Amino acid sequence: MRSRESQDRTAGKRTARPSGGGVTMADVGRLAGVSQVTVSRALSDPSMVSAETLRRIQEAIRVTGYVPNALAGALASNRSNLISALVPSVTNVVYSSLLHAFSKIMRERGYQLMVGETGFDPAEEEAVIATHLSRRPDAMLLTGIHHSPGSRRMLMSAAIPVVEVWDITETPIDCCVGFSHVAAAVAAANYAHGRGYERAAAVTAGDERAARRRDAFVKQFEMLRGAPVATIDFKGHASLGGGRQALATLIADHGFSGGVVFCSSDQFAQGILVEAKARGLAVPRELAVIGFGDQEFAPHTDPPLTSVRVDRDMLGSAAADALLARFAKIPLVGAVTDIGFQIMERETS
Amino acid sequence: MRSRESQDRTAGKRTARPSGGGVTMADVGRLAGVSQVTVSRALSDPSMVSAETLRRIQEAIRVTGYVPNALAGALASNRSNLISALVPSVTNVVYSSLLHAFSKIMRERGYQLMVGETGFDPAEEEAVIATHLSRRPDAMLLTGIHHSPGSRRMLMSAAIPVVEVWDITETPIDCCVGFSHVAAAVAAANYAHGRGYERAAAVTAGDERAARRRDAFVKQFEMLRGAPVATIDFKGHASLGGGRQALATLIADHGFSGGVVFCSSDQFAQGILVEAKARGLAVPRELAVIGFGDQEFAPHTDPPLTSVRVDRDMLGSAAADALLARFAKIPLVGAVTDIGFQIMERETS
DNA sequence: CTGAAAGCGCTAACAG
DNA sequence: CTGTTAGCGCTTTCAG
Repeated sequence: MRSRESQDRTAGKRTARPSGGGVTMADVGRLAGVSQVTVSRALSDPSMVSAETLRRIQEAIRVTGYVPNALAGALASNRSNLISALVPSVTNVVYSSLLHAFSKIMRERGYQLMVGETGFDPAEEEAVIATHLSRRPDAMLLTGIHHSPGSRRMLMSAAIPVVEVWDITETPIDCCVGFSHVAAAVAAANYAHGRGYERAAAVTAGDERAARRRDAFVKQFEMLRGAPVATIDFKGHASLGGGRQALATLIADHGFSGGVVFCSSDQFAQGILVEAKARGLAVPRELAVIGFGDQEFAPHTDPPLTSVRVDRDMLGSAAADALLARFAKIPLVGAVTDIGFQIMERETS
Repeated sequence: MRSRESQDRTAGKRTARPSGGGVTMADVGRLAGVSQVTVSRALSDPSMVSAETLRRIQEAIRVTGYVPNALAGALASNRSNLISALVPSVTNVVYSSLLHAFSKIMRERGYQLMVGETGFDPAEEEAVIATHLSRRPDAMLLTGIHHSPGSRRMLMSAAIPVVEVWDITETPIDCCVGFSHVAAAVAAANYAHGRGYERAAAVTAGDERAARRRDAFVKQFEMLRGAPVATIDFKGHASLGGGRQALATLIADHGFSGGVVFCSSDQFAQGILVEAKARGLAVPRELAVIGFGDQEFAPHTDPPLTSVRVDRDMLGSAAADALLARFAKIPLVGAVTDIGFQIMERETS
């Protein structure tokens, strides 16, 4: 007895014999008066069967409610049409919007996405990679360029295309698309210096890439101004509340005033704006703010937020293109794609 | 020739023969001096093999870098350990946080999530359901209770547990967990009335459930006050910019002043707060706001936002529990779980 | 506790 | 254009 047959609902809503769940290609073929392979051909390339046969097969599919078994297909063909995508967190719009752009292109090409969350933790990532590889994805998207030796080993021997996003390195596992976080932070520091701010602070979330930006910003600004940069670091993700709290701390504990705050995320920046307004601080005259990510709300805050923009749609589509090129065995011109960044100067700086 | 072998990287970084990608249970067994089935047993239930055999198998797995093929396992056992989850949009934190809570529990139980986006469109949903069902998920999570006849038919014949979330109905496909949107909107209207507001407006995003809340709010408030409720509807998703624009329109075109605005999302509410502050309107004295969703930032806006709270973590875990109960063949007490809602009264109303 | 045999539902060669 | 024959890498069942 097949276990499927015992998954009966308590209510008697279903027919006794599943009318669709257990239908195979052979069943469809029988009804259409052809062999099972012919059905397979009709589905994979209709031009391989005669018009009349095709019609009968389609009718049989309709009648039976046949749904192909992609598991069996993948096992037989050694192609799953599955892409695994690993991000730190799906609740962070910065990552989910990348996923959205990436999956759109992949879906159009017939690939489905399996998404996994790694929580910014290489060990967790390694565990997720292992379970995902067991589904035999045709390719994998990874966030960041830092992965455990175990992860790298598994990926190498899986021998599938891998794209690392959000960062660039000269030594990717396979290929990568992103931008230089150091360059972005240095540009922000140069910009802040150019605007004449003499003091600076950095508010940073618990994210390795954000920390690298903070370090680069601090180093560059201190080099330019000779003045120390105050830093506030959070363990978890960025939030509006965190931004408010950071500004309060900056003022109370660091005696911070009249400078620019470089945030690792627009969420923090927004919080700083709210707190500044609540305290009656004039932005940008008494307090300037630079966000990161240029999220949807950035142009609509009051005043509109200056932010470092990274084109997440482009990031997603470039990652998809890189993988597609691998599939097509197109010798990629370069394994590393730098999509750059842009400082969106608005009115908070 | 296996196609995998031709997926060679351009660079010669890999060994000629994949050291892990092509390793099978039989290979592991050979190295450990046991048969393939014994390896299978060691993996599925270690207590079924002797301690010494287990040790040798684990060593062989380590040496070969063996990664199980879940595709083959699923095909043979008719259990994929895959759960399909369909949401309107992953970039909306309201849905992604539900996914997060849901997947956490499912992962702990050994299930992986396949997520699909339906874009609030039943036809799109039907297409996604079809492709997802081809992967033979063990269960499916659907957003909302409105699905096309074709979707319902496929789901019925797939004969797998299905949980519909974010709404409740007396006639779910299988089971559902959510809350009554009508009840939530009526409660908001009653609350607004109770606070003495004589005028009201509703700002709504392009979401069927949001529209139902708007209708219920309008109906209830008009019944209570006899005054018409102004409505602003957006096609797409909620945003801060949309909220600002909505308030501007409300004031300019509807002569709205001195009332309460019921928003379909906290994003809108936040925008209204920003716009009100920019216009020097006192909140809540001159303008009151009620959000929906009680997102993370709601307690930290200025002033803190009153919002209708729905426990998304509970929603996710209740959905997981419902499915788990189905798997265990536990006759669910009730197929419909109402998790309710709560008006978080803060300072914008 | 271990092994041999028989599939799961499909695709990939080969034949005709 | 269509059919036949072999598997893909596992789990299940039945024997030891």
